[in-house]
Amino acid sequence: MSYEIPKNGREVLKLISELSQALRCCQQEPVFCEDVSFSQFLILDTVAEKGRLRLADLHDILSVEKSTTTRLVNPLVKKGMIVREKSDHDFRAINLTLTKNGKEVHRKVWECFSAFIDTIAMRIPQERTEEVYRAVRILLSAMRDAHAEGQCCT
Amino acid sequence: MSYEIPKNGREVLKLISELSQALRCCQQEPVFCEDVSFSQFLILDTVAEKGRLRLADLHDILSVEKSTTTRLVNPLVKKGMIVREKSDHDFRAINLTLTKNGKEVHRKVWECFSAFIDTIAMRIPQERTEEVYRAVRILLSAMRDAHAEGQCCT
DNA sequence: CGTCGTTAGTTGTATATTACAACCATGTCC
DNA sequence: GGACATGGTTGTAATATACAACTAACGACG
Repeated sequence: MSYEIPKNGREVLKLISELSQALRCCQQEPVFCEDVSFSQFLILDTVAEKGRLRLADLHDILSVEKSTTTRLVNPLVKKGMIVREKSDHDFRAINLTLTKNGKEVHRKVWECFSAFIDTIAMRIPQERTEEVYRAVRILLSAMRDAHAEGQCCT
Repeated sequence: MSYEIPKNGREVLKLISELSQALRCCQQEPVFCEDVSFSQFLILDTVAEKGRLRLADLHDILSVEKSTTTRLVNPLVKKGMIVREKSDHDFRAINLTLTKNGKEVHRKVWECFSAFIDTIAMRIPQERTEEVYRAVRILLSAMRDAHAEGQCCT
């Protein structure tokens, strides 16, 4: 090649590319566990954590367009894991809560997901776990900032 | 919640979820720069790096199904950035090389991508850069191994 | 109390990514 | 030569996702 590719650059490129490959397994496995996809599990878990969640907040949490949120939540409602109820204060807004069934599924998926996490954790030297998480988080926020500055994806 | 969610678990879940959000910007921006998508750039770069690349090798590099490889390469051929030539040794196999135009685009996209990387790099404390990359790589291979063991995406 | 602009959510439409299966051509091994 | 494997392509289908257009409800201001 006659032109200069920053050595560091290709390293980052590879990193990003490998990351997106590694994550593909979670992101787009149609069924992650217990008949829910990974995104759906994410929603389930967020609602479980907060107890009650406005759909509008989910846009930000998942950082997707609002129409996408609707469509991600729909199947969970259909399967009876989540109920949507109109907010008392704002009749446009919708609150999400877990049904009994939803809680049950949430618990089961966690069991299954824990196995995955444990396997990951097992492969990271015990004493470096914290360090690894911290480092990833640094990269993450660097990428987010860069993105916010419009440097990627013009 | 009445059941136990491993504290560490939710941390990893959040990490994975944030990672896939952060990467979405690259992965699925239809046009990354110079009218090529991120995946296409990846292909361009791989071919540029090796000089000549068998399509079959690309399956592994991108870790996608072979039909997907075909379809990812197609637009690059149509746009005259890549040529496919039958291998001399094996008439089934196809080799990819960059055209002059392809090299030119590759260079330009690198310029544009470098800006992104630089912005990222700028946000990581200089002295920790190496450490961060190493840590991400550790997580990465842990995830890959876990996946290979079939712990995720049963 | 209307009107206008804003916000929450849904639906229509379109695109990209991707896998799987079926298929063809070629290679390899016995 | 025939059986099986490998490299590629195409058909089909599912998912993820965005944008635009729309409805309903809210809020503020005259």
